[in-house]
Amino acid sequence: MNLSTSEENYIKSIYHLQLAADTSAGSVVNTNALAKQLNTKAASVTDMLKKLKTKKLIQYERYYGFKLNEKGTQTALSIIRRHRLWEYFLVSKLGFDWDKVHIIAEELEHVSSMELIKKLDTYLGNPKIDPHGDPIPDVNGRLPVIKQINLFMLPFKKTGIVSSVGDQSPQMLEMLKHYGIGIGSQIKINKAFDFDRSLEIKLARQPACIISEQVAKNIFVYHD
Amino acid sequence: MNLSTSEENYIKSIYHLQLAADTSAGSVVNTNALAKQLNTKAASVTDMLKKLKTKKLIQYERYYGFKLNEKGTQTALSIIRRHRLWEYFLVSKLGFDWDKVHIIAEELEHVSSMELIKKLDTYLGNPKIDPHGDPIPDVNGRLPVIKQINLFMLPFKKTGIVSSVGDQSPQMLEMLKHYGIGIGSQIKINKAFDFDRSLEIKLARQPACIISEQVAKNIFVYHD
DNA sequence: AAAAATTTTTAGGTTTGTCTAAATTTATTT
DNA sequence: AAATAAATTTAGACAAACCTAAAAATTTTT
Repeated sequence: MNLSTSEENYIKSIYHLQLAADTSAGSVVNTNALAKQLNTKAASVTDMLKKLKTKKLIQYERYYGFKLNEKGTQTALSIIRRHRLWEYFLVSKLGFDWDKVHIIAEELEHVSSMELIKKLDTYLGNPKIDPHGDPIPDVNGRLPVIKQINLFMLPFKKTGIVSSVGDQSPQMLEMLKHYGIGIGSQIKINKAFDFDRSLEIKLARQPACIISEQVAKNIFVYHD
Repeated sequence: MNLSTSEENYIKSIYHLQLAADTSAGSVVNTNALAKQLNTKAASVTDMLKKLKTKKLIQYERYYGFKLNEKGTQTALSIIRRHRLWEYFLVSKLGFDWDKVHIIAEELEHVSSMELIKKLDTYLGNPKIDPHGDPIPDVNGRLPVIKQINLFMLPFKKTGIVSSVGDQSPQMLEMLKHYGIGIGSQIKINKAFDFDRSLEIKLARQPACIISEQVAKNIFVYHD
């Protein structure tokens, strides 16, 4: 199946919205949310939904909602695989900062050669996690399971390894960079303040600092 | 200036046609030739020519012909730079055969981040020549001058290094691959047959073989 | 220099993906 | 359960990039 860049972007966004909108429920997505995510208008979304339905990539009942079917999910995972492999390439081989690669990968992900992605994957050493700590789906669309916990769940004075961040907006990434927090950083919680739920944390080779609840909620760590 | 993929393809094709159509003359290109090259119809070409004129990338007089102006030429060179750097990447890093990379590079070349191309160039070691032996324009759009001669000009029994091939059709590349001829191959002429102007050649680590005039005309070599 | 052939352009249409504005359906208040 | 608000869809348009068919300009042939 040959998809346009636009179709691919819709599929990818639906996938991400489904994930965000509670994994357990049947999680049907709504039109406005998708329009907002894609920076477009609700009417345009409706148009595209009809098209994706005829292409048998989504389940869609007008006025009710929609979600990816199996074929759509596999398509999404293959786009996400391409995106994350390119991000990995940009950071590990070209030396980009991890907060600069998303926009470029957004373009590269639509280059559709299977052979290219296969060889790129091999070249990079079949990485499992992208520079933001997100798992890279394998050739068969399977996501590696990564055991991680929210920073709040990390016991005091125990070291965790930052594995991913929830909010990946440029604003968030800028802030993390300022704090010196990146994927792989060693992090400890010194103290939790009840007043505003902020945390005093300690990073390897850095003085202690305090982060807000809002930031902490978005940080996930490996912990044994 | 932000150009669409389609506009970029037109600019690139006009550039190549101008080169092919005798460099010395003022070389004005014609509509049908461009339509053929781009696998489209003459009417579509006319539409685009008007657009490229308003964007001040070409000189265009209806019914007369058209050619790139300075701005258009620089644009073409920057697209070609991206194309050839990606081809170099695909062959040298990902291990593609040199006859498989053109189509993929055709997609990658439209990813427009300056930063990306700058870092890619550095990563590849600022290569001057792509896997087909074509020169890679530098950041400022300057083409490195490469001293090469046609295979027919190579004296008997002197070694030349294959530097580029004229015709780069899949048919030609398939044939060269079969003969074991690639960029960088060491090649010697054993004998020239007057009857059909074919050549008996000898490649390093291979038995001698005979190539037709048509093939030989398209092979260029470095020679000191 | 006419006639014929070729090249190029115009005129009018199609598809894809977008939009605004209005209509419809569903959800929430009162 | 009516009224109001919100979400979603339809209707009708638009721009980009393409198309076919016909008209206009140019070139070649006779």
